[in-house]
Amino acid sequence: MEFKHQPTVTLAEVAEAAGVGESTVSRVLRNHGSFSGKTRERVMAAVERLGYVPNRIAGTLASTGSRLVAFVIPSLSNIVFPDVLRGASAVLEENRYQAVFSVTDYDPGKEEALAAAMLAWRPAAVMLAGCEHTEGTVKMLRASGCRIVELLDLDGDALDIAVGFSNRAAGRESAAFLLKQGYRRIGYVGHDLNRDTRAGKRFSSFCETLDAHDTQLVAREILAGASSVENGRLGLERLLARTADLDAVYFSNDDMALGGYFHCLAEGIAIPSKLAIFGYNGLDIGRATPQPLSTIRTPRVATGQIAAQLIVANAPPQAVDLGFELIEGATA
Amino acid sequence: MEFKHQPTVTLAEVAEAAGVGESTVSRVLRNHGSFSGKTRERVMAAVERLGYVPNRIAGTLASTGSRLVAFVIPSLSNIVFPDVLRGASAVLEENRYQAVFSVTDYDPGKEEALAAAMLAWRPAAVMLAGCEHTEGTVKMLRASGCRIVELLDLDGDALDIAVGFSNRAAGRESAAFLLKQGYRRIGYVGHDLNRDTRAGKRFSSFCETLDAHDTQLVAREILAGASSVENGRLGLERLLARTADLDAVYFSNDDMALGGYFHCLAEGIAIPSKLAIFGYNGLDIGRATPQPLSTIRTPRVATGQIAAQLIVANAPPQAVDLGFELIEGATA
DNA sequence: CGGCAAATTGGTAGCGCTGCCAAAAAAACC
DNA sequence: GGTTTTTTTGGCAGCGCTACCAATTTGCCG
Repeated sequence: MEFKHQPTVTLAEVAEAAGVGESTVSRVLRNHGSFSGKTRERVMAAVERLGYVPNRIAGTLASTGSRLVAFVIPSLSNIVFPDVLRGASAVLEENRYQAVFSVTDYDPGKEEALAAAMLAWRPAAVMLAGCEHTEGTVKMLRASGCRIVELLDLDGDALDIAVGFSNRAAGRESAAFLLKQGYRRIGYVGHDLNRDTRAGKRFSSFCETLDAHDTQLVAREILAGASSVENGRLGLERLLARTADLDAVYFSNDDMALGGYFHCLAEGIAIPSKLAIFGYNGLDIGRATPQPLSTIRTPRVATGQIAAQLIVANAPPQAVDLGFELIEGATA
Repeated sequence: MEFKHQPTVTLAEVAEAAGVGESTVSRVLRNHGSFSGKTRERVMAAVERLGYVPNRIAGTLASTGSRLVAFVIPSLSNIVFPDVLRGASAVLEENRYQAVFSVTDYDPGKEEALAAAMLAWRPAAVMLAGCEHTEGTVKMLRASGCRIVELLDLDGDALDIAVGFSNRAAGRESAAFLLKQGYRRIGYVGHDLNRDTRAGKRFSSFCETLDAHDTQLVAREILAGASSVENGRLGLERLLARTADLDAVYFSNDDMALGGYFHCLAEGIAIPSKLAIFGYNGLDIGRATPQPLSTIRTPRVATGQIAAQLIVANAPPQAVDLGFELIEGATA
C-alpha cells in the first residue's frame, strides 16, 4: 500500500506556460528583484491556471537560511506550552515562518535526541524550555549555527536569546506574600521536581525566603508524575492527613492549587481563614472560581510572541525579562 | 544584523573523511541497502568525528515523499487540540516523522491560506479539524495528492481519512441523558457556534432530541468569542437572570460548564437538586471538582494517535469512529 | 538619433541528498 | 583455477528552486 505523490506542477512548467524564464517566475512569486507589471500578470495567470504551489523544500535548500522555527517543549498537557506556542505561532505565521515541534516529556535525554532531529531540518531557530540542557544538547546547538531561544526561565546563562522571567524571583515573591499575610505554618504540595526544573527553582527559592525570615516549611508532599488537578487534590489530602495544623499551602502550580482548592471545598475547609492556598501561573480558570485563586501570573503568550519577534527580526543575543504579576486573589 | 549560517558538514565531506563514496554513506546512515560492517564503522566514526547532522531538507527533496505531517488546527487555547497533537506527536516521533502546525483561529479563510502554506512543504499528510472546509481548501487538498486526515468530527463526508466520533451523537446522548434524569426545563449556554461548527452540531442535535421528546429548550445564552470558564460563568448568570426556573443547563463544553458550576457554587445554587449542569469533553479537571462534572468524555489523545498511526502505515481511506463515553458525574 | 544608465530578463550552476546503474570485490561453486 | 553468483561499492543525474551574472530591453538626455 505504498503512497505515491501525484505529479506536481513545477516552477519550470509555470515559466514555460507563462512564456518567461524560471528566474523571472521565482522573482515574481517572491516579489523580490524587479519585473514589469505585465510579466507579473502573465506569471500569476499561469500560476492560477496550473494550480502551482511553490515547493518550499526546494526553495529552502537552494537559498541560505530557512523559515522553519523548531520548538522542543516538555509537554502539551501543561497549558503553559500551548500558550507559548500560541503566542509564537501568531507572529511566525504573519511573517511566513513555519513552526515545527516535538515533545520531550521533561526528559533531557529525549530533548537531546529531538533537538538533533530538529537540526536536521536546518531551522532558523530552535526554541527550548528553560536553560538546563545536557552537555550534548548545548554542544550540538552551538555547533549548528542556528539561533537558540530559551524560554520561560531566566535563572541561568543563556546560550543565545532567552525570553521569560525568573522562577526564583517568583518563588521568592510567593513566600514573601504569604509571610506578609501572616502565615507561618506553611506546607508545600508539588509534582515531580527533578523533571520540571523550573518548579524546582521556585520551590527552593520559596524555602530560602522562608528561611531568611526564620520560618521553616512545616511539611511537604511531592507527587510522582506530572502536575494535575487530581494530583493537587490528592497531595493536599495527604499533606493534611500528616500535618493538620497548617495555615497555608504553596502549590507547584495552578493546576495543583486548584486541586487543593477543590479538596477544601469538598471537605468544608474554610479558605483562607482555615487554610490559605497559593499557586503559580495565573490560569484563567483560577479567576473564575468562587474565590479567585491567589497566584502569580506569568506572561506565557507574550513569551512566545517576543521570542518569535526576536527571531524574525534576527535580533542580537539577549535576555528579555518579561516579569510576572502577583495576583492577591482570595485564597490567601 | 543579518544572520549567517555557519558552514555545515555535508555528506560529501563525511564520505571523503571515511574514504568511501557518497552513496555508501547515505546507505549506512539510512540503514538501507547493503554495506559491510567494516564500512559501517568507518562511516560512523567519520560522522562522529565531524559532528555531521544529515540535512533532511535535501534528503526530502531528493527522495519521493516527505516525513512531515502538517496540522492545521483552530486553536491552541482549547485543550482539545493540544491533546490531539500530543497523541499524534508521540506516534510520529517514534516513526521519525516531524509535526508542523499552524493555527486558524476557527477562521475557514485562514484555514485555506494556512493549508496552502502547509502544502508548500510537501507534507506526507495534512490533518485538519472537522469536516467543514471551504471549497478552495478542498480543491487544493485534493489536488495536492497528499493524505488528508479530518479529526474529531464524523458527521460529514470524509475527503480521505477521518478519525473521531459523531458530535451529533454526543448532542443526542446528552439530551437523552438529561431527559432520562427527569429534567424538563432545560437551558443552553454556549460560545460562538458559527466558528466552532462541532459545538454547533452538538447543539442542534441536542435540540432535535429534546423536540423528539416533546420538550423544548427553555432558554439559551450564546456568548461571543471563544469558550472559557469565565464565559461559562457569565453565560449562566445571564441565563438565570432571564429565566430563573430552569432545572438543567447544557453547556457547549466543559470549560463553559465549569464556569457555570463555579457560578452555582458562588451563588449557593444547589447542584444538581436546584440546577443540573452538563458539559462536553470530559476534561480531567471536571473529575476533581467537589462534585464530578456530568459530561461526555471524548477520546482526544487517541484521535491523534490513531490518525498518526494510519498515516505512518499509509492506510487506505477510511473513517474511524472512536466513540465517546457519557460520564454521569454528580452535577446532573 | 546616438549613447549611456536603469530596468528587466534568461541562463545556469549549484544547494545536499537519494536512486539508479554499472563496476568492483567477495563468496560460492564445479 | 575459472566461473558464476552475490554482495559491496562509487559515479552521477537529478529533485525544484534560488542566486549570480550576463544579456537584453527600455528610458532618458543632450
